[in-house]
This record gives sequence, C-alpha cells and structure tokens, in this order.
Amino acid sequence: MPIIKLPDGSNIEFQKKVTGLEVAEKISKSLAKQALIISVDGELKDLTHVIEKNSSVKIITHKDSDGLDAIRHDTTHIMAMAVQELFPGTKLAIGPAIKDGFYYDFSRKEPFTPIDLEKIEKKMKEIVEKDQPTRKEVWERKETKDHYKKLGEKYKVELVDSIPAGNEISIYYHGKWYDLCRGPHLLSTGKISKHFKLTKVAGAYWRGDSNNEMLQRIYGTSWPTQKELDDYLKRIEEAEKRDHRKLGKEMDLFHFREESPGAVFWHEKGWILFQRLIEYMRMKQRFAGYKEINTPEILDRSLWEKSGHWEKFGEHMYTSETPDDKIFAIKPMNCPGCVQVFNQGLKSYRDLPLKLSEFGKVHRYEPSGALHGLLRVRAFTQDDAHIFCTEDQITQESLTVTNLILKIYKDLGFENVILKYSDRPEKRVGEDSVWDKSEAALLSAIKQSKLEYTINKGEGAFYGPKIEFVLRDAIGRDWQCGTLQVDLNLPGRLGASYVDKDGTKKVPVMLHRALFGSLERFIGILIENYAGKLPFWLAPTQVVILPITEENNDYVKNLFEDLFKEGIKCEVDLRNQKINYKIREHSLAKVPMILVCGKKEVSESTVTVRRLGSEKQETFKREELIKNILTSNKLPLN
RNA sequence: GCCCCUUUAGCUCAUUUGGUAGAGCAACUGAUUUGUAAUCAGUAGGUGGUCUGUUCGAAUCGGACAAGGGGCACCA
Repeated sequence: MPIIKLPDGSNIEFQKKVTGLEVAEKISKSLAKQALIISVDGELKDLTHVIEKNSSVKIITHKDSDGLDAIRHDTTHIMAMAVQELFPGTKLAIGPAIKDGFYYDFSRKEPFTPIDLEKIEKKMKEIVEKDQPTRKEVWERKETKDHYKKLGEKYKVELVDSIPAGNEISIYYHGKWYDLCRGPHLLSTGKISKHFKLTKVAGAYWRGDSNNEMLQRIYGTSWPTQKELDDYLKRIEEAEKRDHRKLGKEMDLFHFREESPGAVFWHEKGWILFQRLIEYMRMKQRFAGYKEINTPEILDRSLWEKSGHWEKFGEHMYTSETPDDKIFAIKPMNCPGCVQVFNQGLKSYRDLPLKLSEFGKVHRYEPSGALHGLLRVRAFTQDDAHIFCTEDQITQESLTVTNLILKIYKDLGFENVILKYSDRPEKRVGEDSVWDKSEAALLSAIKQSKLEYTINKGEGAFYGPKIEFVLRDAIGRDWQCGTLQVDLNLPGRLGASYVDKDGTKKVPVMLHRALFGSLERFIGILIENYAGKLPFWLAPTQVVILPITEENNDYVKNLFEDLFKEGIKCEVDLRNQKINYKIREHSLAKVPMILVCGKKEVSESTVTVRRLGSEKQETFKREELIKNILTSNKLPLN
C-alpha cells in the first residue's frame, strides 16, 4: 500500500491506491480545492492519476510555476476548442504554455481578425462556465494516426509520429472535444477561471522551419486571478511606454526613413549621446591598454574572398562596383581590416598581446523582417577590438576582457549579467587539440569570473568558441550585447605572423571582442532601461536654466556661460512663458536638472534646482552648485 | 524573407455606408512679465505613403510596390 512522501518530509500511508486528489484531500480541504495537478517523483500528472506504489508527491497549485503552466496549457486547449467550434475545418498544430501565457498554432485559409479574437474569447468564457470535465484516454498509435488522417489533421499525424516508441499516446477530452496531448490537465474547464485574454495573431512556421507552411498562431495570456491579469497587462503597457522608438521621437534623438531602411538618422541630441558614450569607452579602453585604429569602410573583393566572408557571409554584404569595373564590399565586419593593420610592419612576440580597438561602422544586409528600431539595424557602429596573442595568453586575455565588460556594464547601470558559452560546432576549422585548448581557456575564464552561465552546445563560430554577454534591464528583460570569440582561423588566412623567441614566424591567435556589440543597439537598450531618464553625464541636455521674468535674463545668461565653458550641455529658455509651462515642457523632455532664477536668486547670488523626478526645490550658492554639477558630469571611470 | 495588420498636417488622432478633409498639441503673429508640470487670442499648415485600376466622382473599393508594426525564420 502506497506510502506518500510529502515535500515537508512527512509521510502518509494509504490502505489502497489513491489519486492525487485524494492525497490533497487527506492533507487539507483547502489544498484540495486549490490543487491543479500533482508531481509524482518529479513527473507532472493529473489529479486523477492513480498512485499505486510509494512515491514522493507534491500537490501543485497556481503558486507553483508548473501550476501556472498547467492553467495556461488548459487555457490554450479551451481556445483551440472554441476556434474549432466557431471555425469548423480549422486544423490544429501545437499549443504549449509559454512565459506569461500560451499560444496555439492553427492551419486555416482565412486569416483570423481582431473581431474573431473577441468571438473566440467569448466562446472560451462560455466553455469555462459550462465547466466541462477533463477525461484522459490512452489510444493505440495506429488507431490514433488513422483517426487523425481521416480528419485531415496532418499536423497531429506528424506529432503522433514524433512520439517515441513505447511512450503512451494520450488523448484529453474536455466535454466532447479532444486533443492529442501529453498532459497533465486540470480536472475541468471551469478550473482555469476567466482571467485570460487573447493578445495577438501572428504567423509562425510549422516546427519553426521556414521551409514549412506558415500557420496562424494566436497568443494569449492567462492568470489565476484578475489582479494578476491586470498587473501583467499593466506591465506590458509600461514596457510600451519605454519603447526607444517612441522615446527617441519624443526626445528628438533620431529618426528612420524610407530611403535607408535600418539606418539611423541621428539628430543633434542623439548624436551627443552617441559621442559621449564613445568618449567614455575610449577612456576605459585606453586604461585597459588598447590602441585605437580605424580602417576603410570599403575594401576590395579579393580581401573578403581570402577571409572567407565572401563565401560564408556574402548574402549579408553590400557590394559596389566602381567605374573601373572593380568590385568592392562595404565592410560587414572590422576584422579583416584590423588584421591588415597588424600585418603592417614586423611583429615580435614582445608585442603580444596586441590590442587594437576600432569604432567601426559596418553594414549588413539584414532580412527586412528583422529590422527593429535601433535594436536591429543594417548599419551600425561596433565597439570592436581584436586582441592578437599566443595560445597561452587566451585565458588571461579572456578574463581581462570579461572583467572589462562587467565593469562597463556596471558603470552604465546594469548589474545583472549572465554569460552564454558556445563550444565547437560540427562545421569547423582547426585541429581538435587546438579546440580543446581554446575551449578550456575560455571556460576557465568564465569560471574565474564567477558569473552564471549557460552552455549552448555546438553554437560556436566556425573558427572558435565564443562567449556572449547578456544583461538584464530595469524591468527584467534580457539583452544580448557583448561577445568574445576565439579565432584560430582568420589570422592564418590573412597571413598574420609574429617572430617568436626562437626566431621562427608563428601565426597569432586572435580574440574578437565587442563590449556593447553595437552602439546603436546599446543606446536603444539604455533608453529603455532608463525610460529615457538618462544619467546626468549621458544626458544630451543636462541643464536648462529658466528666468522667472525678463529682468532675470542677464543673470541666467551669465550662469549659462559659466556652465557652458565647463562643458556642460546647457540651455537657457528665455521664452515669454509661465514658469509652469517651461517646467512641464523640460520635465517631459527628460532634462535631468532645471535651474530657476528669479528676483530672490539674483539678489542672493543663488540658484534654485529642481531635479527630474522630484518636486523638491533646493537653493544653492552659485559656486557650490557649479561644483556639484561638474562632479555629476564626470565619466564613471571607477 | 514569410504571415497578418497599419500608413491622413511637424506630433497624436478623427472623418458611419464613395460626393475632393477636421481637432488637440507644436509652429508663426499679437497681447500677457509670469515663482515650479499647459496664460489668452489670432494666423498659417494636407496631391490622404507611392503608382495604378474601377467609377460621373476615391482618403474611403480593387491591384502592385514601399516603409512601419506584431510575430515566425534569421542574428554569421
């Protein structure tokens, strides 16, 4: 007779085999009420699942992430049920729970409209109200396939085929409707409650393969309570308010236009921000021993053929033909140019590691559907560098790069960083022994950094393993930014060499490294992270000075000159407007500091300060204030 | 690139079923000299994304293209 071990360590002994629900009831009535599914020895099961032997059981409620997933999985079944009722002939593909919600992929000729979504939602609520019981049946493989073949549900047939031999094939019924599904599911359709919402329709390839048919995917979200649903919708709204495309327009930082899709037209304010970021990085890299170079944007085809880009990267490259019938490529990467700088003149082992940095503008022909504001563009500036070193130096140099990246992210307000490590892919160049060495070197650097990391097996570049740096922003979103790649290939292809101790020529290892990846992209991330309220040192307009009346204009202009001379990005607003009007306008423009000078300030040689996000007014002596401002304006070079 | 949607004044949006476009904010002019999130009045502003078809007549209906948006694929 089964002895059930509970998560708190206690045991309950039953006289006969029991269902999950009976276990929950034995623990408490309220738990049984809240129970959604159970976990038996780590496997998720229905509440109706019969436990026959001793096992560890956990009753799962909506407070567990597995419980939330179960609710969403049920909701997507109910959606599919509603869709098939309303739109007979619609075929089903798959419908899993995902982060914050669920989707189901359908195959149907006519597109679903927003009005259809409303109808589906209404129908779903009816289904929930009917509270139809869930029932599981186990079918034979062949019977299942024949059944779905007859119905013309070709995706279900494919799914049956992909279930490993020996696994049971389960069908879940909700009332009369049923679906092929591994489960588990809640006891009845009423269990999910009505706190769901269908959010959007989108195209999606069957099995994520662009060679397959495009299905219609309906996304939705589902929560245990109305409050959680409202909170989620609010969160989405907040994220929309931070959208860098919207803020970029409002703050007059940049724009895009038809003539050059995916390329940024930087306005004065955006360009100031861009330059300031570069200024910071320059200082940071100079301290770290980098030498900044700059290489041509357009290079002859032969170089790209030698480097392998022409073959491997050609479809993403812009090319141009000149009147003398030569073909040039606009660089999509900086590395070949950088290697040419290395190649110029004789290099000795004493020169290594040699770190050459470049703020290089690259162009890549990205698929049109991939473009997205500043985050995915066709022309962008990499904060690139290539470190030429020996194999023995890989670990140390990788660690140094990692530490530099972490420090920089921290300076810019990002404390949460995780790493993604990718090792050798199937298609690769170089000896396995060298791969062993470079992988070990990179991994050792990661371990020494003590950061959380995930391993992406086989996702490395063809020339070497890589690390990607992912940072988490203020509202919990992850962004992939920096990258560090070990390259045992390009230097050789492009004929790089150095003279070693023994007088022989050797080929150096090259580390590719980008801190933010793309400055354009990073600025987009910065804007969203700070919701446009950039830190003082980065703000394109740092200070606006407002006179109360015309009488204070001279004082204000004089103060402006003092700040301007010190390099503060400062403006005066002498317009004939009320102070309320100006405060509102400059606050909305996200100027970090507003200075107000009226009769009182002029007579006392003081300035009243209002900082963005605060209604507090503070009055300072003029000299003291200037000193404070200069301190805030320093680059964060810790 | 693929599926769906969108495109009207500088910005945000309106114009029921086809009868050549309106508002708020911004801009400009004038008045107002103002103490911490919108002072008042007036003026001007549009080949309705582009091309094309249907029609006596198209912002409105059809088609093509482009850009943008949401996803998918892609991100070397």
